Amino acid sequence: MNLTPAEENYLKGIYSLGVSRNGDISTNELAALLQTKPASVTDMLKKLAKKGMITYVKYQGVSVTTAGKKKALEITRRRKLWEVFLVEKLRLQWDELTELSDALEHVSSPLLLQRLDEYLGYPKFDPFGDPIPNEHGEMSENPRVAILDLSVEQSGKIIGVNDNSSSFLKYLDKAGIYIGAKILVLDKVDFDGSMELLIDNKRRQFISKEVAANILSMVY
Amino acid sequence: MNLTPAEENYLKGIYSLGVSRNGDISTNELAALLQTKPASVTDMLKKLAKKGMITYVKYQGVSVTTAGKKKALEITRRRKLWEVFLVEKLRLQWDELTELSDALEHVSSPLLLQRLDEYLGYPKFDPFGDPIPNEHGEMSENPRVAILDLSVEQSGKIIGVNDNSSSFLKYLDKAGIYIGAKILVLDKVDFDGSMELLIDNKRRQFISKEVAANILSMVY
DNA sequence: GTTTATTTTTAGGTATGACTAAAATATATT
DNA sequence: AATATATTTTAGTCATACCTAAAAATAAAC
Repeated sequence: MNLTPAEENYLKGIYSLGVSRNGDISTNELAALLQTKPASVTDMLKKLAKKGMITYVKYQGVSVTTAGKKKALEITRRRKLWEVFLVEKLRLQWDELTELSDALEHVSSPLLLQRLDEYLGYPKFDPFGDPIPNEHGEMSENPRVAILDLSVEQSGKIIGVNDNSSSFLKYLDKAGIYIGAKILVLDKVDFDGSMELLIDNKRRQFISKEVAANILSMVY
Repeated sequence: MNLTPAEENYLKGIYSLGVSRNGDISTNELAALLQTKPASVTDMLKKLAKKGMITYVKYQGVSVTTAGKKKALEITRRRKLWEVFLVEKLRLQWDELTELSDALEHVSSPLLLQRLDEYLGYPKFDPFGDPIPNEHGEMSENPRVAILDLSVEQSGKIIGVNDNSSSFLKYLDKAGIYIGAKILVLDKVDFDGSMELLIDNKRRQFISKEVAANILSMVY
């Protein structure tokens, strides 16, 4: 069953709200997430239910079906592969991705997706450190750790962030912290929890406890 | 002035019909080109005229304004850069491009475009051998020659086609003829005008006069 | 220079995806 | 349990972009 770009956006939203949750998703939640009005959400839920992507009972909330989950993972895969392309190949920065990947995630064909995946070297994680579903919707475990939890002398590779607000991402760019950067913990300051990092064996950078808690890394 | 994807498609169509022509473009022509109905064309012409992209007088045909030409060249630039990406980086074939570039040509930001251009090595021609406008809308001269006009022993590089119908492109793929291929004219048969080529110093291939007239090359 | 044929436009309708305002249902409060 | 509040749905609009069928304008034929 084929979905329009708008339908894809709703499905993706429903799925993403559903993963971190047991119960059903409410109309208001979805409206807030998708920056639209509850009435528009209701309209769309009917369409998605008719296409078999979600289970929807009036006034009772909504959840994705097996088919819907599969589709949502496919859309997510498309988006994340394009994001890897934008960052790794075109060297765009984290805060420049959203608008473009919103558009690109709806562009695909099976062949394009396969070739893009191959071209990018079958990446397992997106630029934010989140796992990319493979063709079968399976995802790798992500052994990421907040760098706050690293010890002095430990080194790692930045693979993501917890907070992807524009202001935080801009701060990171300014501080020389980017996806793929190698870091070494030079020091941890006891009284305020701040840390001193060595980035790419070159740049020394102090970061606060709060920042350290929001940057994720793979430990070597 | 910003255009919707549909408006961009119409503008591109009007512009492309206009370049090889002195007079104005007719509604029927545009409808045929865009696979739509004349009534839909009329609707859209009003919108484009209101946005200052075209000069439109009822019943009198249509032509692009200076602003419209600039916009059309920008859209063309986006499309062609994406096409180069699809062919050079993802190794898609000519007949697989149209659908994807129809979608991709509407995806862009100034930064994306600049990075894509840089990443592709500032290409001057698209996979069909047509020139790519630069940021200022300027295009290189294309010194292409039908391989029918090459002499025996002359060699060149395939840079485009005159006929980009799906059936022709599929024939070329089957014959091992693709963009970027090196060719050497081994023989020209007098009585039917057919040619024998050596492709990439490896494959020998006979092609008819008609085919040779529709393949364009750069002469070394 | 009429008449005929073609082209183009208008008028009115459809589907998508959004909206507001009002009604229906569900949840909280007392 | 009855009322008040919050949520969700319906009903009715609007804009985009398409369509068909009919009317208007232009071009061609005689």
